[in-house]
Amino acid sequence: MKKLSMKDIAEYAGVSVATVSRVINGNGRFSEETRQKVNNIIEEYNYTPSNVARALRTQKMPCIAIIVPDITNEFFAKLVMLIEEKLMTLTYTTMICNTHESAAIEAKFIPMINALNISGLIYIAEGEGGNPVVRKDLPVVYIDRISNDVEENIFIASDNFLGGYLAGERLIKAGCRRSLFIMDNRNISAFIDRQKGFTKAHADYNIKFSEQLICCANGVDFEAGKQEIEWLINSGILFDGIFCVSDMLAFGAYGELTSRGFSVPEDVKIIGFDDISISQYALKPLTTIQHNTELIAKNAVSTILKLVCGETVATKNIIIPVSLIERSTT
Amino acid sequence: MKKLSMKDIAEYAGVSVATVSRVINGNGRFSEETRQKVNNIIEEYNYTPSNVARALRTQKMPCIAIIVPDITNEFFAKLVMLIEEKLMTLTYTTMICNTHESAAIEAKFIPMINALNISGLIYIAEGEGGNPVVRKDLPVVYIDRISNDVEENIFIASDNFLGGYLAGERLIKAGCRRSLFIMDNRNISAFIDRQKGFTKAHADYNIKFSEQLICCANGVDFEAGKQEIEWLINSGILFDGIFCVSDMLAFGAYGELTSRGFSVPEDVKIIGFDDISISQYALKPLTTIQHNTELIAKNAVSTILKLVCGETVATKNIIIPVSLIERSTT
DNA sequence: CTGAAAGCGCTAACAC
DNA sequence: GTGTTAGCGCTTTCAG
Repeated sequence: MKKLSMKDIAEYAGVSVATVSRVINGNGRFSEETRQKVNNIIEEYNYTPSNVARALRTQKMPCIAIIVPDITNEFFAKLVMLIEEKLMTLTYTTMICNTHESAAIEAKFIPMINALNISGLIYIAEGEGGNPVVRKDLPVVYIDRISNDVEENIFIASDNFLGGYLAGERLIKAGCRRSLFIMDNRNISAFIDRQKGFTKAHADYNIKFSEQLICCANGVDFEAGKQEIEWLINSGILFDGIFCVSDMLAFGAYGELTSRGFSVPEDVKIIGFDDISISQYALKPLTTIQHNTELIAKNAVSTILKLVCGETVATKNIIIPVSLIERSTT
Repeated sequence: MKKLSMKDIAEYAGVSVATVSRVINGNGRFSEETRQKVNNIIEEYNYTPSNVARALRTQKMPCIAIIVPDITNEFFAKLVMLIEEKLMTLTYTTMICNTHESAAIEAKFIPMINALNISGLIYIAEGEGGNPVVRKDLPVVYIDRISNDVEENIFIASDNFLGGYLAGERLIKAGCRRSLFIMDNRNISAFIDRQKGFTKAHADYNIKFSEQLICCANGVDFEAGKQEIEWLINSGILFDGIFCVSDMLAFGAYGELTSRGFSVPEDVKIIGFDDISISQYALKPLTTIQHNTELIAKNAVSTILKLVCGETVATKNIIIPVSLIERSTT
């Protein structure tokens, strides 16, 4: 059963390929009668026009690539899923490029994206060292993170400053006077904004928040959180609150703390970031900052599509509100 | 900066497009001198041949689609990531199709796969109601789950029977005499095999394992585990061991159990399945069955590639061993 | 060993 | 309102 081409459809319908093309794409003129006839044949033979041929002709593949550092991270997984869903309803396919947080792998995707004539790129970048060069004419929307050397780019992200502020405020209101801010040693824009918000909250409430309360863990996963707390306690630092840039980091901190006999939230209060599903389900449900993933995805899709169609977008920066989810660790 | 075509390269190198094509694909004959000349130009201009044009000509896109029920599930995410990685080193792109566990969405992907002239499909199917019809000539490899109505298909999965057996054996040796098997109400082949293994272990050790110990929760997530245990306890069933078909299910069961005053593993022992990362990191690390995800991915990729190249594969069924990871819940 | 040329399936002028 | 036709960038006979 060979796949039919437009030529076959044209023949069966007794019209020319051009007419079939017009009917399918709904441009040009044709009579209602022709439309019916062609559509019937298309339906009868279950014909799908070849996107490959179409892409060759128009120099545009109906496909958006999305570069993501780690699909295993639930926040990214959800984001990607939502984006893909939306694109699908618009008959775009999505090519998910998982960089494994490696710039080398990231670089490998670029020629692939070029070779495929992909229409657009949604980019969740690493903070480090700028992003690889892509074709100048390829529409790109940055999500969640951006490298600081680019000002001209389109960027959509959660309101990380607000997230930091909310966390700081909550901790302060709960009585914390010496709260740690734990991130990692990458220069990720999102983390820096959270820190600024956190600091601002302390300033607004007249609570001292010194440099030494800002900690760089060796990553943002469970292990990193554990180790960091171990190190901090050993080095004798005192604290009664912790704000982590990821939920897993917070869980690691919590684990180490409890195993050393501290109670949460009595002795120290903890707030995470992302609101991944275990945060809700853990034995000790975690207070955290929740992204509006749906809104981020929605904006990412509508923006990239505008760019693909050659429209200009008015606002280069879209900031999506976040919310504090209060649970048992504060 | 327009993208160059092979014609441009040919012109710069002072040869014909045919020759450039031959050099790039390494077939046909050409002199060493020509090869050098062409390759130099290609390098100089950083040229990448268009996969779209190539696909149109050869009727084969260097792209494998992978249908997955839920990318948010860590086990699937890892599997997909590994598969994508491997395919990339072989210059295949991967199109990830997330069905959201919905047959309707699954069906939508098929025309897309057709329209794109995708070379092959890796399929993590839903158990229910068979799988949608794809082009008869499209190579397909089923992973992890398969619908029971198909015997002829290529199938790669963990040794679920063994997993069930190991779990049963461990529980029995730990002293459990009335262990629950908790799955959900879908007819997923993987779950059924686990049940068979679990049953066999009981038979081998002469422990009675009756039908009523087989429970169908309302899903395989945390919430489902919680509810199921609630329901079971309310209905007065006695048990001292639990084997769940997913780790999240096990965590749900554990949560409900402890909140009702039971101790784990003293009063009841629990084993999960999948070994997702929180199983290791939870306050109460979970005993579970670990897939060899790497091996599954490796086999999936090598098999689909063989099929794509028109080779026949000898063994239609590849079963990958699993192992019991003993932690704190047994 | 290399070039000329046909054509993959489609779109978009351009004719009528 | 519809048909004819020229490519999009590549692979692959077929000549030479």
